[in-house]
Amino acid sequence: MNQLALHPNVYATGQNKGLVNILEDVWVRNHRPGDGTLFVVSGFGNYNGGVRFYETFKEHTRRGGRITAVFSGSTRSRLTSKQVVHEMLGCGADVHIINRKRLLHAKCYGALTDEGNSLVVTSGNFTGPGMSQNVELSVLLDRETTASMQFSWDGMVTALLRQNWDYHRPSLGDLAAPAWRLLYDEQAAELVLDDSAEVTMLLRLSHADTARINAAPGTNAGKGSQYFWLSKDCFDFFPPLTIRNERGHKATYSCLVTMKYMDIGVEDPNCRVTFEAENNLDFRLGTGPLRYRGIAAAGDIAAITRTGEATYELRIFREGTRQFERLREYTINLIGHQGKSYGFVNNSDFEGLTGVHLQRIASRRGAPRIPTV
DNA sequence: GGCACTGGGTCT
DNA sequence: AGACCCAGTGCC
Repeated sequence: MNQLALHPNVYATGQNKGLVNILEDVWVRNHRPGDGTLFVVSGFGNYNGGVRFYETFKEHTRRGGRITAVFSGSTRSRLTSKQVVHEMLGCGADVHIINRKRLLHAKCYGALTDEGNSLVVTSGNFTGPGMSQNVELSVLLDRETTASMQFSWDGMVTALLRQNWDYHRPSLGDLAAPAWRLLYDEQAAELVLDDSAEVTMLLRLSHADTARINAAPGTNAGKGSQYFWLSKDCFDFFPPLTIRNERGHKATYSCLVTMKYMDIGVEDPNCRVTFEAENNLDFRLGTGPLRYRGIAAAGDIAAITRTGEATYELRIFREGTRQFERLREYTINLIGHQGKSYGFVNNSDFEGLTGVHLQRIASRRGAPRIPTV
């Protein structure tokens, strides 16, 4: 069925409230791994844009399916990252990079199987922001519709690649090839956070988030990892989740950040953010230093402030305090089934609402910014 | 000891 | 089946 969504969570004609959900329709729910070809066309691309689907893609090509991806590249602008292209190639995709003074700015995704062409036309890039917190509009056209309008993926991609443009085909076999110079390193040390990404996540905690925080040492309630469970709509709040698990058989994608626990004066340079790609799709923030501290209970707000590309400050605001009441109205996204909610506020507003003083990272004038498209 | 893993649960 | 919720085990 055709459907349209203005996301995240603004308006939708169908069940799917976001672009990732719509793509799950096309690539997971209504697709058998190995069937036909999956398509990704996007002007911009970064690692977290695809992290939900890398396992899906691998299974698809392992069973004989194909994947065609087309991204924009440039030596001057940060359009598509080396990390996402590397991962897509590892998934078995054919990746085409278009280097053009006026960039390919189209975004569409879909699948071609014996049953027809599914097409998602969207403003959302294949990036964390495009898939998460940017306001984007997406339309899914089903196989009947694409047939009636005589759309075919083969026709469009053939026409796209037939243009007299500067095309490159990066490969894992030659990482020094010119194609890779059209891609940027999203983990480069000199990249600094864009102003618009200097935001604070406000998360109302639930029982599972705080059980270990309130456990008595030595009891069963304190066993296991201390996490905050996050919404998957928050991929763009964290650095690229490029670290793969080493033991275990279920794929996870994680990254390490520096977390400053302002309430207890602890700084953890190895705070792990994990996407459990093959275990319930959990998205978890490891907060081990809070164990046994008793400083947060269900209902309280955890404020997680991004002060740099991989540096955060965490503060707990207890329910009932004046600061809590001011912050609560920002936790507008209702998730889960235990009353959890979350939201974002920009860092200056957060300082005004709470009176806290953030330890800002001095951002160098003219330093290259992390794209937020 | 702590946390990467595991594998369920529950509601929608 | 998705998306948070939950309670550990056992490896490092």
